[in-house]
Amino acid sequence: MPKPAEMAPAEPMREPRGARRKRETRARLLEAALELMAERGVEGVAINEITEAADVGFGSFYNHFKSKEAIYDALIDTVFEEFGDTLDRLAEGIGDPAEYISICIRHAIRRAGHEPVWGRFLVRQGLSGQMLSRGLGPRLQRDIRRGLDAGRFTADDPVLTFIAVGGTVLTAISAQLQSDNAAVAEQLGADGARGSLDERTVAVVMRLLGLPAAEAETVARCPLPAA
Amino acid sequence: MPKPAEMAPAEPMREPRGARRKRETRARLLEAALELMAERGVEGVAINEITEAADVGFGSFYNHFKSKEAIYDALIDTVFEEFGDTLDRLAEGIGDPAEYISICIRHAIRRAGHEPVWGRFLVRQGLSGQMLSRGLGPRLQRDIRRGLDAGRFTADDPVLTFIAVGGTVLTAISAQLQSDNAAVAEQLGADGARGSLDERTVAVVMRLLGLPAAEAETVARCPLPAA
DNA sequence: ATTATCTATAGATCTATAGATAATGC
DNA sequence: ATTATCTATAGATCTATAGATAATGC
Repeated sequence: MPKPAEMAPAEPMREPRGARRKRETRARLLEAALELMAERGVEGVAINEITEAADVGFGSFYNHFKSKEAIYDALIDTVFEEFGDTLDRLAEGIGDPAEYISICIRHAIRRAGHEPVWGRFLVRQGLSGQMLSRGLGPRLQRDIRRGLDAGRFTADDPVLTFIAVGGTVLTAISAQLQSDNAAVAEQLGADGARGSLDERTVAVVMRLLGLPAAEAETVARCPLPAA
Repeated sequence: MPKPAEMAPAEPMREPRGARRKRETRARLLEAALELMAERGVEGVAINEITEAADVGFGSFYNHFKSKEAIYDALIDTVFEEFGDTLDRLAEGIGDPAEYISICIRHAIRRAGHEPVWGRFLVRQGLSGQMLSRGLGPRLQRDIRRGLDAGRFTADDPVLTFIAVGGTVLTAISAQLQSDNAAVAEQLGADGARGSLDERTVAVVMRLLGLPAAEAETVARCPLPAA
């Protein structure tokens, strides 16, 4: 028989079983919705498809979300909050604003490569026209302003520069997601394969931010902290 | 009584009345679909909404298009073909590749400002991930390569440069379309209103293409042929 | 007893087609 | 007679809810 201390590690039964069950059902619904909505958009997905993919009774959906739009909103919040936290952890100690942005952008592009569902959702949201105000846009804008204030970047039109950087990154991810199309893959691989897509994207971005070509290349290849 | 010559100008009854009637119904369906799909996407629009907006009997839809996707495809073809022709007419005689691209991009941004429905459709299509292969993407890519070949642009990664230019233009249009949002309008207008959005966008694009800052500004403000 | 799930279903919406009506063109 | 339109509708699909079932926690 184990000692009481072993049976109750810290706060043994903090979360009642019912609550955990509910949380897990909710998580399954969110994950299924993420996959379906990333692929087909909010309008193209039916609620019963979500519940079936999540292996959850149809009516249970309404225990957790009021409507299809409600689960989409919840998705936006959780997906971007989680990624923002990841970036904070990865790039916390980086002093150079250019390296900081390089790490954030490259991490996003790589993750989109490994997790196409995530990438598709990011692109769909970012390009839906809310980029300036919601999601990762404000974060990117903040990082660009930091570099401008520090004199590391030069740009006489910060807002347009932000739009250009954001549009470049999202379009690069969008192209990467289409690599299963042979013609797209060939285009991306052409021109002498001058590095991975994330590095090539950051090199162009750094040019936008006013860095000299040689320095842009260096920053695009700075060490990438592991996740 | 008019002379026979006046009654029959060139080829008087070339198109039978029935054919014209059919063509007009088809045009009304296309226009209604453009408006609705630009706003809500293909998935978000029902066929009966299209026929009602076009003031056409529901069943008539199937005289012209097999399905919702079929009318969307027809829309893509007509919309981009028409705009491509417009650009050909406008910029035909321009020798400088930089001026040529400046005119094309500025015209697209201005048109999106005047005709938000058109702009929304352009953005939706361009960002759907087909930009590289369909629509106006190949055209833009051709124009960038021309400038590189002529030595007018410098870029050591033509494909990524194309992605960056395309993404920048589409994102700028997307932002412009959101100007009814006060926060967005304020952001776009901030930083001392250094020109119209189309000029500011081209200035950033020219920087991407490797032009020195002063020359980028000049090209961004080159005379714009009237439509 | 409470809570979360499930099944079943009413009502709304949407698609695609069939058959009737009106206009054209011989 | 032909052609394009319209109206009407069957069948499929989807949403939201109501009531039953199963599991938890006192």
